[in-house]
Amino acid sequence: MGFVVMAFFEEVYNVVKQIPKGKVATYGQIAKILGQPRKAKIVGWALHSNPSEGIIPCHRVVNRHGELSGSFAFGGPEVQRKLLEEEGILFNKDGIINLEEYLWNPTKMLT
DNA sequence: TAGATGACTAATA
DNA sequence: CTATTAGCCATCT
Repeated sequence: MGFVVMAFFEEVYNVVKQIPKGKVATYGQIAKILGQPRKAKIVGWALHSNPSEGIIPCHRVVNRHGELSGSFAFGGPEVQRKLLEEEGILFNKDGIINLEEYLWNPTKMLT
């Protein structure tokens, strides 16, 4: 594990923690914010490897379809869905989030 | 060291 | 709409 990678992971956590309630973000979006849109997959791994137990709202991170990735590693899909619904995010009959409504518009914040 | 894997995305059929 | 291919890159075996 390189320190650089750890830094990237921390950046991911930092961004994810800033996702406002009632909004969601995508892996590619987070990667893009970090200036490395090619690492969308690595973003997923950051959450998979180090969920920081409750500190990071990983349930607000979904794939580009606005859908839960299907294999996430905390609680279970029902838990994630419930958490999102509790934040005001609703799913369609396919279990997909309407990104037009709930996608987080990242307000350029301090670095 | 090399090959397979994956909480991704995009393009193509 | 789904299925397949490919690019991507850190991690695992």
